[in-house]
Amino acid sequence: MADDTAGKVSEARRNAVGRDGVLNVAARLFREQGYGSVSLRKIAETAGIKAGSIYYHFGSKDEIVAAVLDAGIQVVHESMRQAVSELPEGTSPEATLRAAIGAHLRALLDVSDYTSANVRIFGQVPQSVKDANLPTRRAYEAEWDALLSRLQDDGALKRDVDIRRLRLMLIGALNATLDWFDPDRGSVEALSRTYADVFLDGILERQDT
Amino acid sequence: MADDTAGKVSEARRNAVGRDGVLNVAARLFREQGYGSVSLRKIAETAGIKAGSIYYHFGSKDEIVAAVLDAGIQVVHESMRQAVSELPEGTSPEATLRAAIGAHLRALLDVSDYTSANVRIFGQVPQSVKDANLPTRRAYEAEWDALLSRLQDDGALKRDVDIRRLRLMLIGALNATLDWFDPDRGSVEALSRTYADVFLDGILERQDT
DNA sequence: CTGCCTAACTAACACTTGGTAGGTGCATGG
DNA sequence: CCATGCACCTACCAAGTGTTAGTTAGGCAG
Repeated sequence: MADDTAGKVSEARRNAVGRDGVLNVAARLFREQGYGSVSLRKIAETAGIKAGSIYYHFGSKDEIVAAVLDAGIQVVHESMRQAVSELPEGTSPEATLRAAIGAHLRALLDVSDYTSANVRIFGQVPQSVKDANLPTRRAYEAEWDALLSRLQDDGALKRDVDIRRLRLMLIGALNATLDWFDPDRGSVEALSRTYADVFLDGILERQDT
Repeated sequence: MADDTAGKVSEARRNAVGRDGVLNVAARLFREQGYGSVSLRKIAETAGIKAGSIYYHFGSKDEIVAAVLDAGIQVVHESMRQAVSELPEGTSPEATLRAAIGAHLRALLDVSDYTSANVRIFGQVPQSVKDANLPTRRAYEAEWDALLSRLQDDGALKRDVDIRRLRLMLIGALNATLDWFDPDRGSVEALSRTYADVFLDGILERQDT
């Protein structure tokens, strides 16, 4: 954006794998094989680099996995927040929840190796790495809790459901799709609709007058 | 049961760790740390044995993890089948589904390290091991599909829901509890009821006459 | 007592792991 | 044209990996 002497940023620099290149590969491999089964050499080789070179960009394996974990949450969080904030004023509570569910599933299944890697490997990572990821995680959870509370206050959700538990159920159920979702068997949109259908008719207050 | 010369089966034999001892430890460690992060030496040490000794009972690491995986499914399968078959005749479809959900959650969260290990590590294990576990897995899935189909034929479930997808959603949602369920914050029974409540009111045909 | 059994043991193998130290090519700013 | 520094390289280390081979201690049937 700043230097456009000839539109070329130098071939060597362009071919560089770089920090982001390593991170992208790491996220994909972690998602596919789990934390403990992915070595730095595997990451390096896949990225087209030698193992030692990784230490130019990162101080340790833990630093890599921590970066992947954080990015994963940030991507869904941003996706979900944006989807909800983009809705026209006066959107129904039901449609709002549908939008949030759709955004979460899209980030998980369509968009981001980081988000899917996070879901897959969080449970396998050393405690210190988990702790480092917690604040980011809590922020996303808080976003959901705020949304659900708002819907509950509006009278759209049953008053006796516990928000925290509902959020855990909902996000857990959505994340579980990662284990079996196959884009060849149906779109994310359709899946998203099905999930919303099932959850809403169990969550929404019955209007049986 | 057969030899009771003095009620003692010989101290040496009683102190033996044995195949089951190794398997129990392996299941627990796999569940806690994932497949790739658990070495045979870690298993051996935890079991109170030396690494090489494991090869008296198992031919390879893959053989161990395959045994854990199979046992994991067999435990839930048996738990679920029994719970359903024990119901008195004429039990309502709703109560039947509640019983199946309860049995699955109990096996996963209360009873078995094997079942929880299966859920946690299946995605991280080499393809050949996955393949070996598939038949056992499919049998359990078929049990669920049969149950759900029966309920649908009875008119208890909406006719437009796809059984396969419903099963994937349901089991996925239940398995996800493994990541956050804390027995100090609520019983498995209560959790089971909540899940059934949410799912049923979205699944059961509306009786709004 | 003999001979076989089980369930371990020790020691080593070839290889992989995360991590470190120092060197190289090359585009760029001065 | 030269010094700077980025992005990578080679070469190595100690520790840990799955796995194998040979050995041993104790129990049990004949």
